[in-house]
This record gives sequence, C-alpha cells and structure tokens, in this order.
Amino acid sequence: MKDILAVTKALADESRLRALMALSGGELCLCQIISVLELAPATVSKHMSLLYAAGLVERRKEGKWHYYRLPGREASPAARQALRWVTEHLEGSKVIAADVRKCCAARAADPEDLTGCYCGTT
Amino acid sequence: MKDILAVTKALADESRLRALMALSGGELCLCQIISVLELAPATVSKHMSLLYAAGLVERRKEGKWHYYRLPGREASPAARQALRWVTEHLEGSKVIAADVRKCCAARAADPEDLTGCYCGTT
DNA sequence: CTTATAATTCGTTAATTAGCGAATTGACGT
DNA sequence: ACGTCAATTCGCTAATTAACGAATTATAAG
Repeated sequence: MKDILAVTKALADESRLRALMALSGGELCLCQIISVLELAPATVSKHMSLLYAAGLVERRKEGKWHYYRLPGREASPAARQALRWVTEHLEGSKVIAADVRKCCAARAADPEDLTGCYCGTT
Repeated sequence: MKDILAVTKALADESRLRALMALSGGELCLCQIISVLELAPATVSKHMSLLYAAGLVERRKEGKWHYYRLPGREASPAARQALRWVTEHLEGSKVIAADVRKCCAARAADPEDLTGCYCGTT
C-alpha cells in the first residue's frame, strides 16, 4: 500500500505532472526543469526528490548537474504503468504543450545552454 | 489536465484507495463503506463524493440507501485505466485483505444487514 | 585559494485537506 | 404527523504540504 500511495501522491500535483511530461521529451537537468516550471530551485528540487522516491524518475549526476529522466526497465511495474497512463492522457493538454514549446524554443535560442534538452528531437 | 489531476488527487489518499478496493468486490452502500473504513459518516461521504467527481465510482439511490460501484463502460478511459492500475497493484496489500475479511465476516454474521455486500461471491 | 554555478537542506508561511460533531435533508415505517 | 435511519452539508480543528528565501554542500573555473 505504502509504495502505491507514494506513486499516487507524487502524481497528485500539477507541477510534478508537468515535470514528468517535460521529461517525456528526454533527459533534463534540474535547472532546465526549473526554467520550464518557473518555480524556485528549492521547490523543484523537492518535487523531483518526491518523484524519485516514488520510483517515477531516475537520476544521474554529471559534474555539478543532476540529470533526471523517466525510468526504463529498472522501474517497478506499478511505476511504469502509472507513467504510461500519465503520458497517454496528458499529451493533449494545453499546459503541457506550452511547456514543450518553451523548452524547445530555449534550446533553439542557445543550444549550448540546454545540451540536455532533447524535446523529442534527439 | 484538470480531469487527470482530479483522478490522481482522488487516488492520493489511503481511505479512498481502501474504499475503491472494497468496491472491487461489488456494489456497496455508504453505510457499509463506513463500517469497513471505520470513519465518521461525514468523512466517508466526502471521500465518495470526491471519487464520484473524479469519475472513479458510480452511484445509485435506492430508498434511503446510496449505493456505490466501480464504473463500467460509462467511465472515461483515463478513469478505467486508473482503476485497473489500482486494483492490480493493491490486491496483495495487507490493509486491503483485512478490509475484505471484515466485509465478508459481517455479511456472514447477519446477511440481512448487508444485502448490498457481495464481496465477490455474487 | 577564491569565485561562481548547481543543487540541496532548513525553517517559515500560506494553502489545502482529512477528520469530526452538529445540524439538515430525504425516505421509510408507525 | 412523528420518529428513525441513511446520507449530506456546514463549520471548525489538526495535519499535511506547496512554496519561498537563506544558508549549506559540491563541483568546476579562474
């Protein structure tokens, strides 16, 4: 019960759903997620820790950057199914579409600044 | 986004998950859900209204009883998938098993008192 | 060694929400 | 009509949690 509840609680927040959808375009480091959500670093850090604790994202440290990504096979079946549910039913959302645009626009303006942002284009 | 968030928020509470799992055994009226959860009527009523608003349960009034059940085809795809996810990953839970036992024991002791409680046996 | 950048932890505030008792509504039986 | 039982609504309190700024840790660059 506890692990399932951790997943549902992690998904019960708009900012965290937006973060997950941003990651569906590929790996992002925390500062990029911050710029997408337009929230304070401390806030986003906590959101991502919560998603990590629920098994809904993986992390990777590279230098001073902490990269987050959606998990693959290493994720629990519950987490993988939940993520499939979220991405499937949130694709048409306006808020999400705006986030994706923001992410890609920033990358086009200064690719060096957003090396980790694939936005589905690689 | 709003409807998806309504579902995740509805699922992000242990009492509501227990209520849904109790309903996976069949239709129950509110007072039966109350006796399973051992919470105040007002509290359970609010929980069920929230689940209803999220499209995760259906209602039916019969006299002074209000029956709740898991939805069938009338539910949105998002709700149906979410319910499948919940029941699949919560079946082995200890808390849930205890709830089911309680529900069936009460029915055996006084069948007349729990006519709506099928507990999977009809 | 010092500075700058990325991220986290900590402490606080504001908002949300679970829970309850009391009062209310609705339906049944007497 | 009256009392009763099921359920809801209302008002309140306690607990949870989202959000932030400030302080801290960690890594890289000058």
